[in-house]
Amino acid sequence: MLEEKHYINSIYYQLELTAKYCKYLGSQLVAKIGLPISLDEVVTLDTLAMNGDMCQRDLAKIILKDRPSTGRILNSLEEKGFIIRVADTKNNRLIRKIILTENGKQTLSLITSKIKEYLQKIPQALSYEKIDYLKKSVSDFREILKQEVELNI
Amino acid sequence: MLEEKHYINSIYYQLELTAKYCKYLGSQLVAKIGLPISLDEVVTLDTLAMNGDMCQRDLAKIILKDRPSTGRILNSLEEKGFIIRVADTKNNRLIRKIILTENGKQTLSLITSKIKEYLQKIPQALSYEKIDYLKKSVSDFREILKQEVELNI
DNA sequence: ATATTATTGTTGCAAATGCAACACATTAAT
DNA sequence: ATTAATGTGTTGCATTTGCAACAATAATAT
Repeated sequence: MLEEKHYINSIYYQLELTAKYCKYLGSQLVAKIGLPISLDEVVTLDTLAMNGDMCQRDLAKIILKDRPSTGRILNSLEEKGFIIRVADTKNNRLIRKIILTENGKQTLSLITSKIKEYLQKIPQALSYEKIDYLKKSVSDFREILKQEVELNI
Repeated sequence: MLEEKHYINSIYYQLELTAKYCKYLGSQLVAKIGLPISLDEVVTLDTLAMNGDMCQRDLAKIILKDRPSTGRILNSLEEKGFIIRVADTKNNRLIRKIILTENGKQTLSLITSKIKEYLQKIPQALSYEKIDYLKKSVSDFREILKQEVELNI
């Protein structure tokens, strides 16, 4: 366990480093294929599409942004007509429920295929099975971390 | 491959999400054990300890910060006496070579054991072998990404 | 020779981010 | 009944971050 003498060799830092490359790849992707919205906004639409309508704070907890940032992203998406926000209640609390519009769904679908096309050009030095296993391991690992960190969102 | 219809299910986004939790854990760690320097500064010292003395730009490429940010971190570390910067040349270019001081080495060693102690308290729901394999997969994956993204550092 | 390009590091500004404080409503406690 | 605590969302500010431009020097090209 020699490597444990260095924090930078820990799984935590290794994940952070790798995620930075993912972020760079994302910026490069947006720049090259010219999306009409930011990648954060894509993620937001995608999260709504997968999980259904929800309030802002629940969304914030899923995409791991603070409430102000989440609000700003939603403002931008609403201006563009990709979502609407309607007053609703949840446990007797007044919330602003976010709803994907048809336009939003169609745009997301279009963007998703563009992204997919771009990403498929990246050489897969890891096999599909290995990537799949990696995805699952990362996901399992994240579940453990979830229990350790307090979010304050 | 149903999940490939969503960008948020891609390995890229999954890694980003997980890394965010790692970052939260890092902030929590710093807050609780009270380090004398930021985690970015710890990473910088650790990188120097592992790779030996180097110039600022090479360091920036390793820790994945832009040049101004790297410079600022080094200013802070130099003020505290953990590094010194000496004029040197590399390929006939004038560079500022960063050198870890004895004080820096000792402090890093102290911090590292504190961090290790803190991290060991986290329940290892994944076995040591699985973490090790995960670390290797993540590292392999990062190497592929390195070839795809242009860094501009 | 002169101009162009490349490398290293700094400065300064604009954009993004995080966070505390507020507003408002509801539930729980004393 | 009053107070305190919790949940939701917004505003405003301070910090961080990223990025372009600059300075200085050296290699390369024309």
